Formats: sequence, C-alpha cells, structure tokens
Amino acid sequence: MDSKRGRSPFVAKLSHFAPLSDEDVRVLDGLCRNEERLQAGAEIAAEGDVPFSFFVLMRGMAYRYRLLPEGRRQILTFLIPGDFFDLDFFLLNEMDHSVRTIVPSGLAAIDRDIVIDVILRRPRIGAALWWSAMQENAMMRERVVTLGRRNARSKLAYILCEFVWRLRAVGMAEDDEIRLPLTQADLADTLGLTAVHVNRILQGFRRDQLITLEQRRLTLRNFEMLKTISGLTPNYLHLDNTPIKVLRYFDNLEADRPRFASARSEQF
Amino acid sequence: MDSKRGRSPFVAKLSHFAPLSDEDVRVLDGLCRNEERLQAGAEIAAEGDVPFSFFVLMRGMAYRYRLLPEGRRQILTFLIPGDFFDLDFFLLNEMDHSVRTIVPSGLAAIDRDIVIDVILRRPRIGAALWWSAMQENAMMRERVVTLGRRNARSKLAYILCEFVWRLRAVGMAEDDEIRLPLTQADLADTLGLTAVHVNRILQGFRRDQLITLEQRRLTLRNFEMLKTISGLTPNYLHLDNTPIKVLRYFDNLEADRPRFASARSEQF
DNA sequence: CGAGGAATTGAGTAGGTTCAAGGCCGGTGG
DNA sequence: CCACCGGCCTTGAACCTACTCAATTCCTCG
Repeated sequence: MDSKRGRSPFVAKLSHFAPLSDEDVRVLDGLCRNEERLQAGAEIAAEGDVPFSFFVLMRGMAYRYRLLPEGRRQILTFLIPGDFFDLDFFLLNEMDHSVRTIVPSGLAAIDRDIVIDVILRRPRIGAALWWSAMQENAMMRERVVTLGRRNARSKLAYILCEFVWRLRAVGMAEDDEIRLPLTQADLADTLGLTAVHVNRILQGFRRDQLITLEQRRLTLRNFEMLKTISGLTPNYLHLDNTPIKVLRYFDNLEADRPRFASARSEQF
Repeated sequence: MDSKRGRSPFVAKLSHFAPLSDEDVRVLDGLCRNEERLQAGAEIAAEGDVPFSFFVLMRGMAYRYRLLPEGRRQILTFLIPGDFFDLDFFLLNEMDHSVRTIVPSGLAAIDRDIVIDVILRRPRIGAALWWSAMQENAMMRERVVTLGRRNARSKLAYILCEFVWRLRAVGMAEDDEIRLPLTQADLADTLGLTAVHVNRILQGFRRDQLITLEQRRLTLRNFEMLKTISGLTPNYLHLDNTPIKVLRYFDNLEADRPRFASARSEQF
C-alpha cells in the first residue's frame, strides 16, 4: 500500500478532515475494494460525457484538463492517491472537462447511490468529503491568484511546493523528495506558460541550488526559499486544525438522524 | 425588488437549480428579511477572519479578492444579487481572502445554525444551495482556463459575456445591456492584466462596434462575435436543464427523512 | 468650482513566446 | 547487443504581447 501507516490513501486523506471511527474506515476500505487498473495516458472521462460514477484514485496520478481550439490545453488540477472526483459530477449533466491518467493508475469506481447512502448514514464521512471539496475550492482560488498575478518563477515555485505538500499529506513524500511524473509541457499547461520557458526557469532553480529534478524525481533543496519565491500563504491547503464546531455539527447530525435499517445497509 | 417577477434575487437564483415549493420560497424570503445596508467599498470580511455567518447579497455588488505583497490584487469572483457566500466559510477556520462591496449593497446575514436547520429540513433548498456551489466551481474552472490560456482580448470578451449571462439569470439585464459598476482596474485585477492594457483592448472593442461602455453601463452590440472571441464553451454556467436524477435524489431525501418538529421550526 | 479618481494616450521596456535545431535517454526490434 | 526511434529536454535568436512609467484629459461629486 502506498501510504503511511498502511492505510489506503483515501482513508489517509479523509482522516485529515474528520476523525473517522474504525467502522468508518472499514466502510471506506470496502468501497474501494474493486480497483480498476489503467495504463498511463488512459482517458477516464471526456468533456461532454455524462458523469456516471464516483471515482477514487487509489494509485498513480491523473489530471483534469480542458482542450481549447488551436490545440492549446489548460490543466485544471492533478489527482493524487486518495483524491476522488467528483462530488460535483454526479449532479451535472455533462462534463465540462476531461480526465486522464499520467502514469499507470488504480481507480475505484463507486456507484452513485452507494455514495449517497454512505453520506447519509455516516455523517463523519460525509463531512470529510464535503471538507475535502472545500479544500479543492481553496486550491482553485490559489491557482487563480497564481495564474493572474504571479510571474513564471513564482508559478513554478508554487506548483512544486504544492506537490510536495499534497504528497506528504498522503504519506508519499520522503522529506522534501517526491516522484513527479510530469513533463515540462504538463507544468507549462498547468501554469499558463510554455514548455520552453518552464525549462529555463527550472534551469535557474537548479543553478540556484533550489531543486534537483531528474528521472521524474523532485527534491526541494531549499524549501524555505521556494516558499518565499512562490509568495504563497503558508496555510492555504487548510490541512490542519479541524475546527471543533465542525465536529459538533456532524455529531449533532448523527444524533438527529435516525439509523436506517434498509436491506441496502447490509453491504457495509 | 431588483429581480424579475417580483421575487427576491435569492429565490430567483435558487429556482434555477431546483423547483422550489411555495413553502420553500416563504422560508427563503423569511431568512433574508433582515437586510443590512452597506455603503460602497465596505469590507464585509477580511482575510484571516473567522467566518461567522452565512450571507446573501440582496442588492448591489461585491467581490472576493486576495491582496499580495507589493500591493498587487487578484479578484476571485464577483457577487451579484442572489449570490451567497459562503457555504464553505462556515467550515473553515479562517478566511483565505477578503470580501468587499463595490456599490452600496444590501446583505442578509443568516445564522449558521439556521442555515443548517433549513438544509436538513428542506432538501430542495439544500439541493439548490449545493448545486449553486457547484456552479461556482465550474465558473472557477473557466476562470483558470481563461487566465492560463487566453489572451487579453479573449479574457475581456469572456468576462463581459459572463456578466451579462449572470445578471440575466437574476433578471437584471435588459437584453444585452447591464449595469457594470467596475473600473478598468477592477477588470484588470480579475483577468491578470493591467488597467492600461484593459483600456486599450476596450478601445478596440468599441472601434469594432462590439460594445458600448459608458457611465457604468455596458451594452454588447455583437454578442455572437464576443462569444467567438472569448472562446467560451457556451453552456459552462450550467444554468439550464436540471437533471431528472437530481430531483429524484432529493425527493428520496424528503421521503426518507422524518419531519422535524422542534420549536425552532416555528420561525419559518 | 475644485479635487480626486478614472480613463486615455504615448513611448520605452521586459517577460514570455515562437520557431527551429540539436542532444539526451529509454524502449523496442532485429 | 546494438541501432534506431520517438518523446522529452535544452539552447539560441528573433519577436511580440502586455507591462511600466508618466503625462493629460475627463468625470463625478461634494
């Protein structure tokens, strides 16, 4: 298993948002049991598709992107192990972007009805999912700020730091070193730059002893300096400090809500 | 009242997402009864604040933004009548951005507990709020694409079209004409440009008979051409076609869930 | 009528792009 | 085991979009 303490990355991620009971963990692990393997570059969903399932990425890496006329591409977000997509989809008529794997990946598809059932019956899990979606919103806000008002150096410092933070959160970083299976063109399409310019900036980072990046392995040699260059608000990922009030809220939910005892509940 | 058919803009907006019963409408109107007036440029919330309430913008206009070192600013989104902010906030520890009015505005503050109560008791309203949050996510994705991969002309065409679409949806557009109380600097800080360059692009639009913009009134004289220039996917706002499955889902919720009969419910 | 913010215009500059060519590296097939 | 191939990285040079700085005019509002 890829993640720390032997837990699945999905559990690892959701645990950051709400304290899960052993039973919650059991349910989550049960949901992700049937893991589908995909090769690198496989299309998971395409713009225009009708979303049909809820997915959890268990292994590997994927990205959400939009293709523009003239062949331009904008990458929206990267999915790392433990990430799911997308709570949104299952209410939308039609995907407004596509999703594709970067490396060989494992994907757990969960039926929409089951997701709803779990959310209703296990408020802590629902809370964690909700919170996770909010964290994603916060990341999108940061992305907008970066694209709008930071230069190429800041953009790259930002994305590299973000990757390390995120992979740490699911136990997939060794200190300041991660596996980063992206091409410079991928980074460019994420940050609104060209591959050529990404290359030059990375050269600069290497010259300044800020990073090493070779064989798809990234090491931040000077995390502090990179953070400074990026201009990031340090806590933007909201990964820490679950507010007490949230827990109280969801405990209330558990208290108010009757236990369901339908036949369906037996599968958990 | 600002909006079509005499309904509050909040009701007008949520009606796009889920068919609301008369009782739902009554509840929503009740929530927004105490409307606080704010002058132009008033700070509603500041970065670092602990979010304390749920707000609905009833009149006027506001924007969410981040300030960067060296005095740069990135505007994240604009709030128009009917918009609320933020379902997210009430779970987060700390605001990661600020909110400020642009013109004199009316704001209805709703206690967090009441919001939760309403969501639990009136699933259609909960659904509409949820959906609305998803639409906002979709808008953020479009923003990222625009900032990352479109040039200044496309960016401006995009933001002008978006404003017209959004204001139409709450009945505040006359054909292709709207009130747009933004300075060129505001537009620049939204699109990752400078005010000077925004000015020049707008000059070009005027020369090409695409728009008129004076006295804070915008008219799109050639909507089709602007859409083409913007390169937007036409349906990205997801304002139409509530999928059947969504309604079914929330009807199930109503059926499963017991009616609450607490004292609190009397206030609706 | 005066003041301050906003819009406009010009000139020079810079950050990032475009185009093009060459080198590296890992994988594949003979 | 080697040669070839394709994708990716790297580098150079010219170019261009958008920025910066600065001055002027226009509006709006008190």
